[in-house]
Amino acid sequence: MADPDARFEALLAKFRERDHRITPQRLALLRLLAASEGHPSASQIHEQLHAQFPTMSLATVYKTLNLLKEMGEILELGFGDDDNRYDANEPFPHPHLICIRCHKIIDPEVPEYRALAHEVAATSGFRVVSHRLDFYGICPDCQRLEAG
Amino acid sequence: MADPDARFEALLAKFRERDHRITPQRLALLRLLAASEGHPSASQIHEQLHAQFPTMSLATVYKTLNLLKEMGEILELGFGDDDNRYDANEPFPHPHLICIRCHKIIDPEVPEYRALAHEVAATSGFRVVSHRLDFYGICPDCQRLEAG
DNA sequence: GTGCTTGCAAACAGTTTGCAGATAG
DNA sequence: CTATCTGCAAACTGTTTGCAAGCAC
Repeated sequence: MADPDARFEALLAKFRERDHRITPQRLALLRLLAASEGHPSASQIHEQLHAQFPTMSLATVYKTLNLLKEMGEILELGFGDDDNRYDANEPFPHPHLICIRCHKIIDPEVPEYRALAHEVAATSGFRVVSHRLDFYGICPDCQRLEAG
Repeated sequence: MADPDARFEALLAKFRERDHRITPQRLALLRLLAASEGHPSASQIHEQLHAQFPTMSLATVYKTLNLLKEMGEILELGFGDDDNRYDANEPFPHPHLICIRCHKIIDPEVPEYRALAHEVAATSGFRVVSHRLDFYGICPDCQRLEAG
């Protein structure tokens, strides 16, 4: 995706814009999110930040993530069983491909998926405002391990 | 969907087949699931059964639902925030249309959705085994209430 | 200085589990 | 009779909240 530094600056600008205070904890969290390629969970984020800030609490991670969610700057992926995952690089609904073995999440290219939402709206009378398109399977790496 | 009685008999047959005991509580639960048009939650199921069985506990509802899930006879829809919903009529992944106002869930006709899974599998190298296609919006009834 | 933010601990909600007594087969 | 099932209550997990102390501005 785009330049991590640019994304970090954009997130920071949004914080200032809305008069949210810039604390060292928040700076570190924004930097981490902007740089992350994957879809980290709250506790994974907490774990990493705890290395830099030994007093960093999970509650602060959640509070900041919720702030970002309200601001529309991150996408929260909730799962029934597993913990939530966060995507700060594409904070709008898009398809996901989830490995049921290693829990890796990737963003596949599915150009036609937008057409589906339109069709569903047209035939059902719903005003569709969001969606969730998740495909579950076994990623190439885990297939290799199984075969080996 | 199909005949509720037929579905009830089919579920019952599966129970016998696997040597699971047929208790009055389970009978009532199977009957309710087979007859339900919607996507009830565990506590909605419990509420209804409690009328017939004043001692019926939520734990028993969950235990029986989990049994059915293992047997592949119901589809469990987990949501991060709201409670799980269960569908015993189409126990395989299929698209859902969820009203964010009244929490109604319906099964839209989306004939092309299967093609998506194939394409995702082909371009990503994943072996896709399941999926979750949910569209969130406002149902015609709730749109009418808003407009009124 | 003001009041937002932090971090701890307790609360929360839905689901699961342990166990003693009840019951289907 | 015996193993499974029930129902209560307690445990569990991820997330949220209340509050006193700390810090950004």
